[in-house]
Amino acid sequence: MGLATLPIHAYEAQILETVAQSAVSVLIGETGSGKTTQLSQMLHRAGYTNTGRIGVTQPRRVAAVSVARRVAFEMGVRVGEEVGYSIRFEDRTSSRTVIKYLTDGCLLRECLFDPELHQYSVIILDEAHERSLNTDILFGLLRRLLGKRKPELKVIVTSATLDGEKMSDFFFKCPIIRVPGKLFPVQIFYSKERPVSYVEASVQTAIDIHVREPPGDILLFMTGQDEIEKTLLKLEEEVRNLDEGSCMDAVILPLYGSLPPEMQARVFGKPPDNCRRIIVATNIAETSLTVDGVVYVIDPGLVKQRQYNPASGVDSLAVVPISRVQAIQRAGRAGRTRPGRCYRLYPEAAYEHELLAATVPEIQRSSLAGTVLHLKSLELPDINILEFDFLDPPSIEALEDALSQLYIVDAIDKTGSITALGKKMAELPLEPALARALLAAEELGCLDQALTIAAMLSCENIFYQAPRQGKEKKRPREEGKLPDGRGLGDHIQYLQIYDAWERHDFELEWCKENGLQIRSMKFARDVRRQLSQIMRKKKDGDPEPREVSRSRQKLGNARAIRQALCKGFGNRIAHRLPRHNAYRCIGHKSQLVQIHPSSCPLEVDEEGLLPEWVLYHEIISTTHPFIRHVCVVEGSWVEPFLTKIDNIDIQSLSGRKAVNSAKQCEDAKELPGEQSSSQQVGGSTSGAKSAASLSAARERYLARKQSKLNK
DNA sequence: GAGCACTGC
Repeated sequence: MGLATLPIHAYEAQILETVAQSAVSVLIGETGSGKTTQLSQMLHRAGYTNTGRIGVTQPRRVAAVSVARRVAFEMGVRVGEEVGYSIRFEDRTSSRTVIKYLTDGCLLRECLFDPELHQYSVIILDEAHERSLNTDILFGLLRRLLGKRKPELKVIVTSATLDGEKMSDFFFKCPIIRVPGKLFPVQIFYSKERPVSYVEASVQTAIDIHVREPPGDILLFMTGQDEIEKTLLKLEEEVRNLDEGSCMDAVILPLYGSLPPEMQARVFGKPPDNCRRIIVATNIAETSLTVDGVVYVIDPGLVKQRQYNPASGVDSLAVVPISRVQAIQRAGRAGRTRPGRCYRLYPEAAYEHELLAATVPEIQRSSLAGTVLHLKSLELPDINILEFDFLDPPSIEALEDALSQLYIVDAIDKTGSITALGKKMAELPLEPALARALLAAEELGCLDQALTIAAMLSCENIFYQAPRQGKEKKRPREEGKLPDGRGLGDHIQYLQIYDAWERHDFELEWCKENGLQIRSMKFARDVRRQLSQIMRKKKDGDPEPREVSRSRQKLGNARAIRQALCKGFGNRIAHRLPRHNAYRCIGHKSQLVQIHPSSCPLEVDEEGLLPEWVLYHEIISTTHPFIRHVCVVEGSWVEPFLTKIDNIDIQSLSGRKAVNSAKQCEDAKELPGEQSSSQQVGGSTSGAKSAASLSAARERYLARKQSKLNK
């Protein structure tokens, strides 16, 4: 294990000198430079751990764990002693720990309880070029900390790409250190034009390589599970049609996030001799997972990407062109072990002129309700959320949308200040709507059930999506075995499923038999345990890691829990069209939607019509706009929100009416029906005045709906 | 007869 062979060692003196002289430094180190494992050790040797810890953030849990293990090994210590890591559900650090690897989300959470990050003398934001939402927030927080409060703190930002200028400019034009990487050259080939079908073109390219080129595995990027399965079938057919003995054997392997771990593992095992592997993967192979042995990369230049539209509240999941940074990253996957080749299925001109230089950072593609609540809960003086220092600022619309969301769930008051409820919500590792529902459930006496639902909604893909068989359109599905949600929707079904699993002693085999993703169910259990502990600690300050007891009450029509959910999702309500099984959303710009096909069956009346009112977890636009994860609610529960939504004053929420805000506060106190942090959960709004305004709001809503229907 | 990239607290 030649440590001396890492490129970064030649730069040790330069790095230490720069760090000594500047509070912030940007280190650009391409793949294989050794920055992730060596930088922390260099600073430790130079004495930076005498005054505090060195914290190194990673965007992914596995990276934090594996890098900590590696560094502990190199330093000859055990993990959890001088070198440790901290990720959600697992803190492997001790009082002796001086080098701590942690996920960026974990550091952000530490900020909640210690905004000045007292334990650290150095913070290294690693892989900052990935621009994860959490890293971007940390950028802004650390910039404040350095500028105003903690000049002795050293911050180092590392990036694998050459956009270091931008980061340096952001951090007061700090010095940039460049360290070369250790990748082998990758020859790039472009197509003359974009193919009509990139699946077809990819298959042809893979077969060409397989027949003509020397040994080496092929990595092919596709956009999703369906597409991967289609590609696998075509590749298998083409390989079968090759003349026997004309070339070596081929094994074709899929790789995507929801693939069960034992299937993913096939990609990391040793391939049979004299056999070429063709790996068809999503973006997961771009950064998260590294496949050894890849020499050829086929890049159709596309990715499936989520984007949130703050004007409509709709998330879209669309296939879009990758950025040049992504194209370079994908090509680099061919040069890890020896010189490689990358086949881009688009023209060079498209690469130069059509692709964005860098991927739109996550912070500009996400709902910011959780982020804004987090920042508000830090209660930094002189902070105005609309003027927070972002490396790439989100749009005003996105920030205003976040403020509106927070106001509707009572996390901030009408002047934009965080409420007592909002502070409690910020401490829960949940999106604000779910945090609000959990707190409402506590008041309504159904916390136990809400914990389960929140935990189940925290993981994607509860159900295992088996690959389609042959040309079958429909996926094989376990029918009739699982509870059905009693016609009340997905939330209730999740609750029933989790309870059933618990009754089967959390057996993993039971999950398998019922077509549930073991990974997701385990995750839900961990989340539930964590949420339960936080709620208990809040209630009686009991830090013991005990779970809230599981009461065995009858579920019935689950009225209380559905009401509690409604408290968090009051602006994610859909109303059924008259005599049609389609819905119109209220809250955001009203929008026609259908219930997502993955939803469990809802109760229908004698005419086959679905329930009039449902709440939904999200609107996701794929082929159509769908509402996903729905729960039957009652019109009377929804009414208070209609008023509140109607009365939103965004100028006031965003603090732009600061001059008048004192007067408005007084007004607010006089209105009995006005929602504020002091309003009781589950309590009814009282007073003739508010009742009148409620029905007025409902009329306005109905009128609006009518006028839209008439168009 | 539909449909869901990848992370993280």
